[in-house]
Amino acid sequence: MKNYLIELFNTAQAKLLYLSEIDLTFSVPSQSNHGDYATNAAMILSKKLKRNPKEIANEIIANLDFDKKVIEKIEIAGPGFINFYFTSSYNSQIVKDVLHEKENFGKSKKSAGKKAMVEFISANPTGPLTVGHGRNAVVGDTVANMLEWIGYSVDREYYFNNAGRQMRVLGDSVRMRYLELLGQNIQFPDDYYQGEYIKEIAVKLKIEYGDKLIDEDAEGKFKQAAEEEIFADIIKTMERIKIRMKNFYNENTLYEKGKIKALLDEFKKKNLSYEKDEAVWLKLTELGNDMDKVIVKATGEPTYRLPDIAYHITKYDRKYDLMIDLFGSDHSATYPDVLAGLHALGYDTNKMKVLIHQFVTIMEKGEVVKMSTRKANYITLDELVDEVGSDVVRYFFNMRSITSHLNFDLDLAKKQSDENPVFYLQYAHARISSILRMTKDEGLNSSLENLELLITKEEQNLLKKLYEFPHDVIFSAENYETNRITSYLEELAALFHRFYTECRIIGSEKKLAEARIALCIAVQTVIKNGLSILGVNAPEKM
RNA sequence: GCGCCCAUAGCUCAAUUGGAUAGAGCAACAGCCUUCUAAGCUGUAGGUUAGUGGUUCGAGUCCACUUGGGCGUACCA
Repeated sequence: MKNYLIELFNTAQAKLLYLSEIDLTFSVPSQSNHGDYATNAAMILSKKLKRNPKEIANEIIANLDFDKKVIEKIEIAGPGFINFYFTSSYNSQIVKDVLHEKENFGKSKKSAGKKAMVEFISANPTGPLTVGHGRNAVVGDTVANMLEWIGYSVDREYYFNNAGRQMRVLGDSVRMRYLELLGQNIQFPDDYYQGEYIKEIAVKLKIEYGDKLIDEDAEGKFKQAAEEEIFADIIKTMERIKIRMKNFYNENTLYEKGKIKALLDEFKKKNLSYEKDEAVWLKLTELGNDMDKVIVKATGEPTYRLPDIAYHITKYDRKYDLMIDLFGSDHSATYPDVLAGLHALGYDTNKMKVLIHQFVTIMEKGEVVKMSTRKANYITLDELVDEVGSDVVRYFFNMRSITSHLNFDLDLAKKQSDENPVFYLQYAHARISSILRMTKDEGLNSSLENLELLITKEEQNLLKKLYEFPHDVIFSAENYETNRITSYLEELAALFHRFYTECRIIGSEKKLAEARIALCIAVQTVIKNGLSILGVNAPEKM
């Protein structure tokens, strides 16, 4: 439908040159009596041309060479909207496209040939993934999926650091728990990692080595074991929610390959850094930011900014057309420095897109649980998956805009799980499977021969919704908005359930019944495709 | 103090990026199963879009200020 309008207007541009001067948009009006699609082109042009919008609208319509079999009528309404009404027989043809393209319906080649990288999670191996990481993980993976759907070749990458103070403390935390197990009286510091998992790692070490590690350094076996155990757990958790990285990038590599030193020299050479109080500062003020920041401490150790910039340079070296960073709002202060640094070195920062998601607040028994990895006061992503399952977790994190806080009421999520919208969608999918089983027993088959018989309001609404899917996927992907997909699917499922209530298959005249079966398959296909973008299962039975 | 994000129905959130009469789901109330899955459908009720001004054909959306919240504001990441 939309594609037809776009072509129609492209043709008309030859006669009405002003049409090429504006961004044409076609939208589905919120009210059905305003047509199937509408455009505000005449109103936008009215400002430019200083003419009456209705007059312009009339002129546009007069120059649209449309097929009566496709468009039933065109009206001018309100302040100058042009409303298009499509014929029901044209609408029904979408079923052919869906059944023909199957699992590919909704994919496009819009960004074919382009390479994208989505960097997400990127948690250092100091503890299990929490619910907060869960939002990052799910949204990052889904954004990657959406980009693949519009043609990008996408690499998922996890950036981590297993050096530095954090990891030393982690190793020492394990060491102390180990010594405790050997019967020593230990004062475990408050600012050490308090979690149970530390004790578990210590237990494993004791089983394996007995008391042989009693004089071992914190940064030796203890740190190494902790990192390995924790990373293995993180990967296991990721797999439970269907996330697989292409690459894990260790910050250490940057040092080993001399990239940190090279970058430092580059900044110095370009006169972008200076020394003060025995530290090296980046001239961020000159680059438009609020204040200069330290990139190498007086101790000689770089701050995170330097490796972060060096890391992003490796992304540019790897020739990505689009680089996405996703992190929580607690890291929102870091990226302007990184972008400014890259920009100053001549990198095209338009190729980078930084997505910031707001916090996940966990409510339990009506109270907010304050989360801290250090204090082990958190709910792990694993526990969440145990409670509600991967599908609910993925759907829940995808269903809200990343700009809004996500209020996760654990008690509600547990007991309410069969009222969750994800079940509404899965139910629609399973219901169609059931219909297909039943109708097959009745000797009815899907047929594309008489689709024009699909004329009831319920059928037509469903058909029009199917047309929107590919456009919604593009829109969602280009705006990195996973919640558009969930709303689309909820609307589609609602239209299907209404159709189900009003339109019977078994008992209808054969031609109509078989056209309806085709429609059901089309709806089921789109639900399945949409759920697969979200990483949610589409069950045959429930 | 300064910067970023946010404030929409009792609760959790949408609103095609400036469009026509602001929509869903929970929760509440009233209905619908001898017929393809009632995890469903139909209806009722619920709003000064935090507030005040401004920009224009048109504002929940953009701008300014005010109020209230979250996150930052390190020689931690």
